Amino acid sequence: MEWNPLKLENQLCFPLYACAKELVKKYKPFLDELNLTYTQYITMMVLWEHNSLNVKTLGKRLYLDSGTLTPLLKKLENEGLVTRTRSAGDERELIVSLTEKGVQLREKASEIPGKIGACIDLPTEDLVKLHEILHKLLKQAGG
Amino acid sequence: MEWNPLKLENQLCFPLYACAKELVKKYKPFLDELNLTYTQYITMMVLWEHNSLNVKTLGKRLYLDSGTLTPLLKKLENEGLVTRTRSAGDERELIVSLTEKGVQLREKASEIPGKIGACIDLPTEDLVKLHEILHKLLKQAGG
DNA sequence: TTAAATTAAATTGCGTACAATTAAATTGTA
DNA sequence: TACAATTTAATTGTACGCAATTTAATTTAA
Repeated sequence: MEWNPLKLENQLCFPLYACAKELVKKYKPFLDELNLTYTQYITMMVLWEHNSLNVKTLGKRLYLDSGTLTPLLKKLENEGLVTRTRSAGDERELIVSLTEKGVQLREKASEIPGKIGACIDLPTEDLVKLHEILHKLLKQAGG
Repeated sequence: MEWNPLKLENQLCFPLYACAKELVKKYKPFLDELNLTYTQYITMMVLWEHNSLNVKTLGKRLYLDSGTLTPLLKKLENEGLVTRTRSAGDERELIVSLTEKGVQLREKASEIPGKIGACIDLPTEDLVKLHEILHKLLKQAGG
């Protein structure tokens, strides 16, 4: 039995890439109810934790750059979920903050992780291990 | 210590999504040499295994639909790496086949998995476990 | 202290991704 | 046989995702 390193099945990246996409798809019906895309959802998640951050910090947390975030944040601003204001201390920085409406959306969103969890049928042991390895990988590969 | 289910760090999907993106980025310098994007690369990988398939089968393997594949395959056709012809038996099917140039590209590509592997510093045990769990997850979540 | 270097966001351009729809070919069935 | 249902790609429209460049503000250093 020969190991073919160019076989899709033998890659590390491909199952990661495919799993991520399939899992993101599972969020869609739930996120549709909040009128959010997945990327908007994780952005809101960071804001629900921190209330107010600049684009750079937000981007570091999300592994996204301003090319992705700028239009996305303008969208969220149009929806009335966040405000975008320049920092008083440093005009280069754009501060993104939750509005009252943005804060309130958190309650509806809080049901989502449980609903997603119910879709995934893996032993807890695997879930914990997966978490652990992914964070290890992200620490060295990311950034 | 309270478990916050809306914390980014506590999600399963987010590290998967972020890891996949970061890992795909690592391919870029190597793929640039072949003038391929990551999606084009995995498409070629399936073709190097099977030589000739229709779009539906290709899409099933790659977890991609015709909306993504149609323009991508036209690009590969323009580059002279594949041909696109309707099936004689069933005109609905489009058969994608490697050209000689497409076949030859495999040799250059064969160095990539090793180069990527060298970038990832995880114990073999973790790599094997990650593989195993991801395939398990893909089997139930994918499709 | 001002000119060069750096930093932060925005912009541009290209390539995915995918839902929804359309168009054409084939299959199933009355 | 004919017509409805199904199947396969292509198309359309929206939203990322990122490299590369640009613009404006700030910091560094000569």
